[in-house]
Amino acid sequence: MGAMLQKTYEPWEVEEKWSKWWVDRKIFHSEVDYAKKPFSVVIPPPNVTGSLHMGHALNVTIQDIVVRMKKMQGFNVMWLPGTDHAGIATQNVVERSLASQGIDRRDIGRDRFIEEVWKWKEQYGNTIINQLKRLGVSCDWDRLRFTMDDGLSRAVKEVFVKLYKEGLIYRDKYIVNWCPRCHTALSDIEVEYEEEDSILYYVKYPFVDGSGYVVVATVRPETILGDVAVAVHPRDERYRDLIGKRVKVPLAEREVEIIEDNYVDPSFGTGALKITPAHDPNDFLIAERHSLPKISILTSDAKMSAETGEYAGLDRFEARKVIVEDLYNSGLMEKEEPYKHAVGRCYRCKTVVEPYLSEQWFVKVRPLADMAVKVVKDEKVKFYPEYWKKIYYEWMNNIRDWCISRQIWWGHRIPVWYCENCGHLNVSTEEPVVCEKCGSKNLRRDEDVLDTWFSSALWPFSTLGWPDDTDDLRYYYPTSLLVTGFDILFFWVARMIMMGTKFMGKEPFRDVYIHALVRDEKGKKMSKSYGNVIDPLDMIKEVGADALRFTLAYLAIQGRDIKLSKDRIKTSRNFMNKLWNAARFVLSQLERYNYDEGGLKLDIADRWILSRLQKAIEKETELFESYSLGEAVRVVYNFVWKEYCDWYLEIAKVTLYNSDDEERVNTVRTVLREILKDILKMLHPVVPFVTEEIWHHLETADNSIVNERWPVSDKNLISEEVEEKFSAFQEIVRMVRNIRAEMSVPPNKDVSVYIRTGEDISVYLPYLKRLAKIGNLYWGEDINRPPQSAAGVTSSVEVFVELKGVVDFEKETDRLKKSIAKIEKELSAIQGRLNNKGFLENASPDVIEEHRNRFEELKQKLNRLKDNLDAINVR
RNA sequence: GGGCGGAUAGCUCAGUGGCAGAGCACCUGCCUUACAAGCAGGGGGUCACAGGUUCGAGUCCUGUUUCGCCCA
Repeated sequence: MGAMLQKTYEPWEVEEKWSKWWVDRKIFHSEVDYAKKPFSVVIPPPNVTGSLHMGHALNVTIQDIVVRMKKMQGFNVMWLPGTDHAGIATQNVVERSLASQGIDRRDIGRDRFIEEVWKWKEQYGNTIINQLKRLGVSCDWDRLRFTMDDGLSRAVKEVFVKLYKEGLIYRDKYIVNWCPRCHTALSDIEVEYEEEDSILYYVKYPFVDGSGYVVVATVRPETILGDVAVAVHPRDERYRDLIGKRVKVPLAEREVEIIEDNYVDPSFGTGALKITPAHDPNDFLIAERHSLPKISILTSDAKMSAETGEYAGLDRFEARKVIVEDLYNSGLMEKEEPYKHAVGRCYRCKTVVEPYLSEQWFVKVRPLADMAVKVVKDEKVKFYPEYWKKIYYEWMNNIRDWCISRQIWWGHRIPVWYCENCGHLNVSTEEPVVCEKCGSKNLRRDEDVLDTWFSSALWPFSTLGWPDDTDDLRYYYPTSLLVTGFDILFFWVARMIMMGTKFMGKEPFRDVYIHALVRDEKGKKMSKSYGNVIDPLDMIKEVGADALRFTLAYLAIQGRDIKLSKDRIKTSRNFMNKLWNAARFVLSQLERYNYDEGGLKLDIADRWILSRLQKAIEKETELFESYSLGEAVRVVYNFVWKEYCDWYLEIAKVTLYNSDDEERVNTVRTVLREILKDILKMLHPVVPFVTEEIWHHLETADNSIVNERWPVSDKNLISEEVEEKFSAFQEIVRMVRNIRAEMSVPPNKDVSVYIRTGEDISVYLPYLKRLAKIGNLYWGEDINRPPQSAAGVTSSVEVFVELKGVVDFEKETDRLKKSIAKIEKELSAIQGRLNNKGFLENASPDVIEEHRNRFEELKQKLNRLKDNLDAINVR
């Protein structure tokens, strides 16, 4: 039995202890065991540069709840942790750290730089892992993986080579999203668009023949220098005659043609569109259709290129100003007007992204996407909530080829060697000695690395040993569940489904639980660069990891947004304290505990709480299994606080403090203890620390609650009859309390109460006395109403509270009238339904029966109240 | 422009056709030996609006308003 517990629960004293205890004992380690059913989960690997934010906290809390419950249910649970090498982000971090020492990565060269990154990873890469441990997550830490591990790198090469050999990877000069700061291509989904205030410039393009001009609207006048045509819609009446005419590109020594193309939106601007193929993806496609040249006017730094003559070297935004001025000066600017448009920014550094023409590697996604759609259509993969399926299809059906090359150093280098002699591409998992085509030794490896998501797409099987055929793969794959935020549904989930289906022949996971994003009060995603982050570690310091986890679980019901409020977290902390104190009470009672196996003598209250417990267990399990975590948590919260604490504990005191019946006393102690144990188990997946702590006070053996069995609802202990009787009792208690409060009876004063009832209520008389603070209690069928009293009716009894000398008849009249009005309102609604022929014909018999019962009940209540009101008025 | 989601108590939100809920906040009274991070009692609602389906709609359908998200 544990030592004395403190009055207030102090999480910091126990959380670190258990966190370390679990890890040291390898309590979450899993080994292949074909005799047991596996339940496997891979963690969405956080960036190795990262530190824990609310999004992670929510994500891993959800996983941990499910994983811990499954473990208690007897599954062989394996939760694989790890981190992601996060190419661009990590390179940025290390570059900055080198810069602070005055070192530029180009000075030290690629190999030295990579060494520096590894050094950095060794030093700081475990930050987030340690933070996860602090949160209490039950990962199998022996299986920690990193996307740049040797094994995972081998998987990446294998996949690249296979896809290339199948023609699903190709190299092409194409317009891509270019981040001029990170100096690399980005895939479409790595660009974040936001509406920004801008200016729409109306620029005159003079006809070469001097017969006037055509006006073109643009938000990017600096790209005029790269114009190769002006396009209009073929059915646009205003311009039909101009098609084929030649115009002079403003500020450039170039003449271009006016062409027609269906893409042009006649309602935008003037309906005439400048075509700049090297700097706009749509213009690029138009140029392809019309065989137009593509002129790059920007360098990779987003400075004006040599093509731009006098503007060369200017930054793109600087150039815009100068060019606008020059257009005014040369009379070619007609007007400007304010305009809102979507500006794309790099998701890593928020720099404005530039559509940029360059040589890149692509995955031909269509065939993979078709497979990935099929496994979802066939319900091999299920989304929770289900509506994400629609959004998934929508995206998969409009998917474009995936640009996988990145012009950075940190990452999986593309396994392609160019033969400098014959130009052949040697694509191989091992470095070739000679060109496989011409035998030359003059080989040059591709400089680019792969998109980080390329390696994380393989995560569910590369971490289990693929491409080798391992026991782990056979046993744990497909994994059981993936939990992730919807923001990376496309970055990651869709690509894992593609790659898993392609290379394993099976979907990578069965269930996908997609949770909300934790946002700030303005609905913005929490992110460091916005500075709107609420640090979960601060929260843990303030209220403990359990309270934070409880809050997140409680909120996990919501759709897409979670707005985190301090109030909610406080509520959770209070609940932890409530649980702690309930346990404190129970433990204090167990000190004199003399438990005799056979001698249980259950009374109505014991039977009631046992019945309620079974229902709570059943409900919670059901809700957890359908991933309705928030609702599940609410069920337990209400059971613990509103039923176990508010009612059962108070009732238990009557026996524990006053009874001489040793059998009864021991029965109550047993019930208190057994229910507390089940409560701890039911709460353990959500709040592992406090439950583990209390568990060790309850149990003498040094067993972790982690390894306990999940409670199973015992139908034999459920009794509707007991519950009904008990709720009648509760109603009487509430009635008396209500009268006491409204008639201003001092709380410490015993009152005399008369109960008129035909039923035998002796079983709970002692409880009634204590809970309603009753001195003398008289009951029976022929009880007379004492002259100086307040009356109340429940569905089964009439209650009179004697108020000698203090009864305020005016107050009492008001009170009764209020009750009468309330009941009359409800009664008329029910009567209306019962008088309705349609209702009687169509409603289910159960519902009609219910209404009839309710009607009778209310009618009786009403009559009694009216009688009591009359009794007052007569005097 | 297309798609999706939300609108319920002062606030944050639950509620899949049958008696409108929780937490916080508010009002009243209590330091009653598990817990003032608590206990007891109470007030507070045209479930955004308009139609429709139904015996019956917060819940299903249509439209409107409005907020948010995703995609172009």
